[in-house]
Amino acid sequence: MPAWVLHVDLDQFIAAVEVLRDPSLAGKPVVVGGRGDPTERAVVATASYEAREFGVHSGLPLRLASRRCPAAVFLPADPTAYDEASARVMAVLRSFGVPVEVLGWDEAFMGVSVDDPVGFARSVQAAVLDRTRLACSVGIGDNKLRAKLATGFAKPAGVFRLTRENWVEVMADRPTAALWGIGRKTARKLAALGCTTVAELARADPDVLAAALGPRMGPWYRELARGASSAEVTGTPYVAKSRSRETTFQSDLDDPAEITAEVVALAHRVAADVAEEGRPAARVAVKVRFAPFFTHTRSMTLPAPTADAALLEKAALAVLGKFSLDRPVRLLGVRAEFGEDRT
DNA sequence: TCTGGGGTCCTAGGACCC
DNA sequence: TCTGGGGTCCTAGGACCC
Repeated sequence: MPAWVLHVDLDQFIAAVEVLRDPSLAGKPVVVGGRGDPTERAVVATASYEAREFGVHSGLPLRLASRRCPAAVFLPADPTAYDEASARVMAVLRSFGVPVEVLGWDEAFMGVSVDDPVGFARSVQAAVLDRTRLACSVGIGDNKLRAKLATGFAKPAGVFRLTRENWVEVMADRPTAALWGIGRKTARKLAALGCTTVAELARADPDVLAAALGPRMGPWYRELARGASSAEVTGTPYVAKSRSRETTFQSDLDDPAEITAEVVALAHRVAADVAEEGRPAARVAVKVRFAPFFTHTRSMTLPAPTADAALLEKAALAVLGKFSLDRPVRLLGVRAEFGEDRT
């Protein structure tokens, strides 16, 4: 039986979870993000399809969202609720007895060997809808990249198959940024090299790409344009490589004492996350975003890996000391990185 | 931009060592 | 000093993704 990669993606996941909790929201423009206050510094986490009609999308500042869609219902993000809903969905996927690789709250790959992948996809959709009341779309591919991109054509609540056979027909004339792994910046650099479409990138000289975009990334982009990627879906549990906490302040901080206090608080939240992981941190990094929007990071390798909150706090403050805090601070962050796992 | 929060991977330069 | 060639680690930044 042929091997397939399925990419399962919940439709407007966060908004859908909110509608489940409050059915009166159904059919309305719903915007979830920040603390639900559109006058605050925050961005949209998810907009319902009704809100998207007004040009509201993920990443848009809430202020702009409320200007584009004043009638929208603004809700605070509730990560605990989304964690729980996500866990229920992933449990349904795992109940099919195939490898499930989770990509985030609302996405997962499934590795299946079946003769009828569309039929399998429909049964996954039916099971998810039946047991969670959430709708999903399913992309079917002969590798992860094609499965992932197929989902975009399957939405909402549909199934789409993208394989070696129809890759050129479906993708050739699309912009390079349609590929998973090419964003705005890279698309601009590629355009400067004469590659605007997927087909043009597929034909590009790998040495030219390597020189302009890096020895690994350059040739890899060309492979993406050809639809190449891994087909291996791993069911092994996710192991975090780092844990971080960051805060954007509603008004910028000037007072060094206040900045220090915030870093201490962040370090303790990170220390709690590290303790939960049950592995010591090997590095500590501090992120400072100065007004209006300059971001800098400083870091240090710890003398010895540790999960001790007092030592992580001390390290975070030492790293903070590497900055010259001569401008207002918009954001502070603390990150702990785990070392190589030798277990 | 009025631009969140939590992650991953790659790149490049310098330090350091043999 | 007219300053090799490599491997590896550390650090900072960039880009991307959800």
